Amino acid sequence: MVTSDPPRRPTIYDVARTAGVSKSLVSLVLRGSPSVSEARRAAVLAAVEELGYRPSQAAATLAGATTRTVGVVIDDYRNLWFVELLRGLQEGLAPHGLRIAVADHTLNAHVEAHPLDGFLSMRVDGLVIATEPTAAMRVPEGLPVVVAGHREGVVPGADVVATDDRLGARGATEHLVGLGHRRIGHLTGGGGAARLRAEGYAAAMTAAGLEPLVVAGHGATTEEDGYVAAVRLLDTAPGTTAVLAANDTMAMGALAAAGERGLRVPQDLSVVGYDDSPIASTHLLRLTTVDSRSAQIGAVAAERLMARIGGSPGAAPPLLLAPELVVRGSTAAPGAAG
Amino acid sequence: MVTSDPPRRPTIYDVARTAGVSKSLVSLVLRGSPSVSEARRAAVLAAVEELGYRPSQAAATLAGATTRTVGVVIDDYRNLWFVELLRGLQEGLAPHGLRIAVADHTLNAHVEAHPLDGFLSMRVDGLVIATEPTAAMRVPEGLPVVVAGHREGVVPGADVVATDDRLGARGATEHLVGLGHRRIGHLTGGGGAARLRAEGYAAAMTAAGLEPLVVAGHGATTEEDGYVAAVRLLDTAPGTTAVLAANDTMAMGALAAAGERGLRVPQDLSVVGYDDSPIASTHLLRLTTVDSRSAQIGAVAAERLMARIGGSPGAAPPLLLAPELVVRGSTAAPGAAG
DNA sequence: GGCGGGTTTTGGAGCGCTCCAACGAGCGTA
DNA sequence: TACGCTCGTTGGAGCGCTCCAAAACCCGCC
Repeated sequence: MVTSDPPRRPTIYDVARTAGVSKSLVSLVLRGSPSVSEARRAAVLAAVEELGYRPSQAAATLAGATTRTVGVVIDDYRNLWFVELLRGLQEGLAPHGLRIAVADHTLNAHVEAHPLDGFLSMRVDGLVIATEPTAAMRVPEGLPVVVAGHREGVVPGADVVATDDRLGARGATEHLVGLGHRRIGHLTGGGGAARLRAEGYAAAMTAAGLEPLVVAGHGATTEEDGYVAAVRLLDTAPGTTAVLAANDTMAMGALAAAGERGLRVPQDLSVVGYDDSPIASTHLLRLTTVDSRSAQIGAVAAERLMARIGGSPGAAPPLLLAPELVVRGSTAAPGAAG
Repeated sequence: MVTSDPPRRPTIYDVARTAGVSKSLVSLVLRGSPSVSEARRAAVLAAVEELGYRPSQAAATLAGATTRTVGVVIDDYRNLWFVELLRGLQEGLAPHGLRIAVADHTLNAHVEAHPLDGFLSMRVDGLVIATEPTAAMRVPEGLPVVVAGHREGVVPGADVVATDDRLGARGATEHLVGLGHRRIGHLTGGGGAARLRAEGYAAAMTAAGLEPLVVAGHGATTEEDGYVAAVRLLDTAPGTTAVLAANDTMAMGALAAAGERGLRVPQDLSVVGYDDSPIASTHLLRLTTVDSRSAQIGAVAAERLMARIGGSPGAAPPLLLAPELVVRGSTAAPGAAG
């Protein structure tokens, strides 16, 4: 006689019983072992279906050597550059059966000391740090780690895959110089990437015999910072005909500042962003920008991760991809006809 | 004699040994039990620090009844409305010691059948579905589930927390009518939310004795769709003085289309978005929009989740929050002086 | 019909933790 | 001095799985 049964979740034993096989065989089927007869496999799958069985990730992790998961630490969900990174990563990792877990730095800050802690507790097989690494990031040796998109702030033993920000900013600046601009300002923000971009800008300016002019907003790299920095630049250096922003979001702010002052883009003011984030290609911005090749960084990061997980002992030398200028509608020769 | 030791991760036993206590006591300390003497607590914490011990989430999950984690399923990382939702959720959940795991629908689609599967395998304590629910979403009964931001597509037994899209669109339309606009177009897209917004728009138009005019882009709700729809609208109905878009992203496209046609916003064309996403408040857009109160949806979702986790048997009735119009710079009376 | 070799299937031993019942120590009270 | 309580602490059992060595099975061939 069956009384009200407690709604316990089915385990691998339940599946084994209803399929008439051993729990080990069920495990084999679930993990796609080739050495299982077709008949048994079908029986197990049917039992799984019938019971609505879901394997317990926790038990699998505890018993097995690996979690088949890599953790990705990002800065802030609003910084869209990570989306392409994730895509590249995902495409490189999925064929190997690895999944991705994403943790946001700012959001999780309240719960745990660091999203890293969460991932380490989770026993991820690898880690991608898509944040500016800080000194506090001590990870156990032997854990494959790739720092993606940032060159600065060393995580010991980690691979580094990034684009050459200095080169990218230099190229963008040269693009403006090539168009005939002489008074080119740069809107900078906080962080190592912004600093490298500022250096690239300064180098290109100096090489062209021009005077660099770097302005910051409130110290970050938001749209507001871009706006404030652009306002300062346009007010203090009215002859400016072109602006290079530290990223696309700041460029958006610069566009707003230009619009307010009645400056048409690109006729009166050329604006260049950085990152080629999704907003850059909108009809509204048509932003000339620098493709930081996030998807490819993700792909290479995936490769590095796989190599390390596969047993490769140490980190490969840092890889700096060459960024690529994407010319859209926000740049033109100075004084170009409307 | 110690030979090269295998770099095994320290376990709770290692901590217990170096602290000179039992593993149970270590567990107690780790979980913040009040009934532990200060001396032992300090000793354990010191041992944890010394060994660099990280508790195994897997073991804790397997042994304990709960994971202290709720899963959030989102659509696409590019849809920024979820950021505020996450924040509200996080603030409501963190005090209870619950953490959040986020999975993206489109990204994970390659690895597993559905991010839900991942969460179910993970044995989350609750689930927030911030996606349009589909019929395929069958979750085990007893698992607290909240559908956030969408009213349509039922998940059996789930709580529903959303804003009233119909009401919001209606209010936005009335705002435009109140400003004196008569020819107001609506840019719609795919999905239930868009349909409800279109209904609200149509209702307001009809109530005001005006003729609704609904245009779609390519069927989705991207910037491109907004652009295409706006182009169609402006070309087929040249007298249009105001546009309500199904969301902020589409509004961005509309802004671009207006700009291309030499229409100034808001003097020649008023544009209203929907969602009050981060882009709406930028200097560049200054978009009048409808605050869909994502953070509060998150907060309420957190409450519902806590109630269900706390043992409340069934779902509460669906809650429809009243959205709020956020008036910024993209709307004005028709023909207003520049 | 029995044997060797390969393939398929199985039970047992843990993984690292939480939960629980029980234990010891200290202390107030009879 | 003995007793009962409480507080702090402990060992054992078990969560659901994977891994491993060994058992069972199958086949062809002598």
